[in-house]
Amino acid sequence: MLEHFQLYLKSRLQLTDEQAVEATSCLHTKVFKKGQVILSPGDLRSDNYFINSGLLRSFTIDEKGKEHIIQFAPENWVISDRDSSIFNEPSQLFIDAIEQTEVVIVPKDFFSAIKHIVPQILELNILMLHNSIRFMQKRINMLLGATAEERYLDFIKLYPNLTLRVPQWMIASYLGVTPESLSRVRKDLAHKHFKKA
Amino acid sequence: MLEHFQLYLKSRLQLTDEQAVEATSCLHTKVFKKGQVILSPGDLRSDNYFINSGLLRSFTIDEKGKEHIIQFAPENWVISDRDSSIFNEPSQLFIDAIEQTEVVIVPKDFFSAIKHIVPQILELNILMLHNSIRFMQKRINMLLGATAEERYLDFIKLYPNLTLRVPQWMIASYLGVTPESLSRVRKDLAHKHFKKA
DNA sequence: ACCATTTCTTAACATAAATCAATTACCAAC
DNA sequence: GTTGGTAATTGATTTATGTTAAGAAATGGT
Repeated sequence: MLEHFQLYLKSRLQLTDEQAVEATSCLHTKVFKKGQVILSPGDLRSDNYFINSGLLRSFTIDEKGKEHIIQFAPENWVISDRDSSIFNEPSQLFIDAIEQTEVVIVPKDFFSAIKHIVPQILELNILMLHNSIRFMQKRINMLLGATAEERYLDFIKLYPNLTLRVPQWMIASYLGVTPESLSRVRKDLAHKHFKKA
Repeated sequence: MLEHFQLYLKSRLQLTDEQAVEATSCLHTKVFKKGQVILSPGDLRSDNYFINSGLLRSFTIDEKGKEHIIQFAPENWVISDRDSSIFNEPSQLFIDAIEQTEVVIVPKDFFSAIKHIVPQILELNILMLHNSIRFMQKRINMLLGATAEERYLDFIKLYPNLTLRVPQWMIASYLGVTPESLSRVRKDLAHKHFKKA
């Protein structure tokens, strides 16, 4: 079960098989079944989840009972509530499983702990975090100005395979529009394409 | 000029004065005057800016000519275009100075370079990045569901002193609403408070 | 194969916010 | 002071999106 994560590490670091095995020797995997709630607001847990297979999401529920999807996490992504997993504060998010999902449980201090086995690991971690920030800034930029249609087009371009795996109402929630609006957008787009062809 | 940055480091790490001086010995500061444009889309520069004093912002301009403010960076914050400064790709952002601002120019590989002087520096960097992500997620959550009024109230609570230093139309741009809307929101809020008192 | 549940679509209507346009307030420079 | 330019306010109007509600389509469990 850890082979996937080892492969992931080897794909971005010069790493021998032995190093990869040793570095991950203290890790465990876990399987969540579809629909399972993994974390709820108020929880305190220091785990981050690396996705071997499947699909998780993090989201909030506001006072009106509406869900807002913060992140989708498919294969090779990491998901966590940082309030809880990094800063030891009560979680603000839900995390649940959109599909049956196998994760590697990565404790908060994993990267520090293996830095003597894999010296470049902290730099890799930093690079990955910068990359996350970069993508979140693009998303913020989109949310600041784009119409529902622009948001949707951007989404399917950026995450074509998520578009197929995730129910539409969740995509709507990720984009900050209602499912009804997204449905209309799709209708319009289909119409436009029809007219063009 | 580097004392401010050294103090910043010492405030979050066990660090002797000598270490702080040695670690920052290769750094330089720079002053930007109010209104000066520091980075434009397409630029390639590997600098990150730590703010000693003053206030910078990063923003985009869309096809309609509208500005979208991605980030404000007051004292002790770091600002950069990651596309350019971390990933060597052309910048997507503008960065300019809202006030006269003194920065420490922090090259991309600064933290790695001083890790032998300050061994905990990479962990600190990681913690700071997680913190950024956490705040960006809160902002995304806000943009996904909140009304103009909720966004504004959240902003003044989170950044009371920015509220005073930044022109309203920039706050509007940061919140993803028009200046006109923000003005109306403020009018309503003033009215509500008046009725209460 | 069937039924129950969830998801998606469609339409009529309501509303928050954008747009357009004009006025006022606020400055910095001269 | 007067001027010119930027910023903020206000009002009238439009528009995109939300809301409500209903029915159709798809999905999943037994």
